[in-house]
Amino acid sequence: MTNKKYITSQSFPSILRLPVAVDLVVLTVRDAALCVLLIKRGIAPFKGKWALPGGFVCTGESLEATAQRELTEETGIAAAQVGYMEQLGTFGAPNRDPREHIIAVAYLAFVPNLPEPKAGGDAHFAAIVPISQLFEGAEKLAFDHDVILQAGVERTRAKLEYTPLAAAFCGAEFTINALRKVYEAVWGCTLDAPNFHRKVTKTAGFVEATDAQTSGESGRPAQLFRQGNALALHPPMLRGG
Amino acid sequence: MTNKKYITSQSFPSILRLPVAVDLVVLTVRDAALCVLLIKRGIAPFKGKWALPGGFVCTGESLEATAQRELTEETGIAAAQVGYMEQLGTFGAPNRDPREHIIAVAYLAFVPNLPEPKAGGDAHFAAIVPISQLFEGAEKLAFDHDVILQAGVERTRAKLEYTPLAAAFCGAEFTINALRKVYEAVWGCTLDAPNFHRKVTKTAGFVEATDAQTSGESGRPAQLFRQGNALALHPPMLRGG
DNA sequence: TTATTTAATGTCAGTAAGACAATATTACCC
DNA sequence: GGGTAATATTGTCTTACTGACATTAAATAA
Repeated sequence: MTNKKYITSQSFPSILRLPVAVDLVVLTVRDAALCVLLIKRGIAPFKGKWALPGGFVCTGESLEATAQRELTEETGIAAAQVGYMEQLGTFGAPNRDPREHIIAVAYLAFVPNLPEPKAGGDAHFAAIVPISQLFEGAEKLAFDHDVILQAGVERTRAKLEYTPLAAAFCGAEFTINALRKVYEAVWGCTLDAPNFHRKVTKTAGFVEATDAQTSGESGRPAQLFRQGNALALHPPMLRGG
Repeated sequence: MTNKKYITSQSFPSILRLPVAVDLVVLTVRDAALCVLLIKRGIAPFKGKWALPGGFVCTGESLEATAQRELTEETGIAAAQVGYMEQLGTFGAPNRDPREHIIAVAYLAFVPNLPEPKAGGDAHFAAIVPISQLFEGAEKLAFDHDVILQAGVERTRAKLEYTPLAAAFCGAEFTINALRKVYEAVWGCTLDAPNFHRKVTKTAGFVEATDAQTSGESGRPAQLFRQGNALALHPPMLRGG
């Protein structure tokens, strides 16, 4: 730690310095609907409004570390429960926060269906809300979080086209039908089950079969799969249009 | 400007504040090679090393405004000359700058073939360097700019698959062959000219024909096209594999 | 045993891509 | 002017993949 400095040790005295926040778009699929994890704000500004979980970068902390720390602190989700996380984008309009100019680095996370979230450290509530309910309702999220959420949803829709990441919404092992329901929830359409099965099982690296099956449910047992090792799908999954 | 504040007016006295820089990955195609615009640093740290152009966010300035300002200031490229620009990602490792923790928001720009850049305001030099030369050579760029550049190149390769943005490397009007040479330079492969022609002209919104042709060059004159209005290609352009 | 439910495989036509042949239209050279 | 070279564009054929939909398989429930 030879480079460790106090906050007051600044190499460019004249340069503008800004608070840097990390905000999280945590998505999951519940009851065949794409949902986002939101926090009800306990303090001004936007007190009582729904917002994305997030917090400020601390001294010596990387952006990924901040994202992981805030996820755990604010929503109780451990790192091991996260199916996938990537940086979504950075939002820096000078007036996006009424208090002062704050830079927000947004991260996008996919998690399997979660138990009801518990309230975080502050006295605020967490909830898992269907995306459709937010876009049709007139209620806006705090700050520019509507815009960030919209970007996260669009990124997610695109990611499912050319990566095998839909599996990140399922557990470690899943059926082809569970995977199809993820696609249907995220894309908001229905897909032909036989064609989907053929596509998924014949595309190299999309999924790999385990030697286990489902049991106890009605109907024929289904083969269980886990995510394959491909980074991209060749050819991609198509959603028409 | 009711919210205008002095730099010293801070709503969260205890929150860490960091300098926020915007760095630019400016790509162009020259002599059938994908190239990047670099600046030779005139000051420490990394004095004399090649680096991406960039600079710090100023008071009241959005990230896009910073990107555009730095592009003009450091490389002399006007906004009208830029074919396309988007945010690439944000890099925030605490030790990425030896002086102190600085957040870098990277932007990716595509520009048509440029005249030799002139030196910017500071006494530093700008140059347009083939990507291949950077990746095979042992010389590293300043800071984490190798990583940022790599991310920009990979984003660009992916963008050409599912958007019509290759045209942003050409001028307003271009031939199908000029467009194909962009793909070949970015992807580092050769593409079959007749098949490429069919694909580009039959995919809705990829290009639209003008009523002009080339003339004066050897061989049959080529039809001139401009970029179509599609945001995404359906189906996408494939690069095998 | 039979019906019901869900999973998985098979069929067939239409579409798009890769390989490559053939034709079109210009400039260049004698 | 006629032939040659260069580049652009269109056409052909095979193969791979998708979408629509029929069929079979394997479990539970009545």
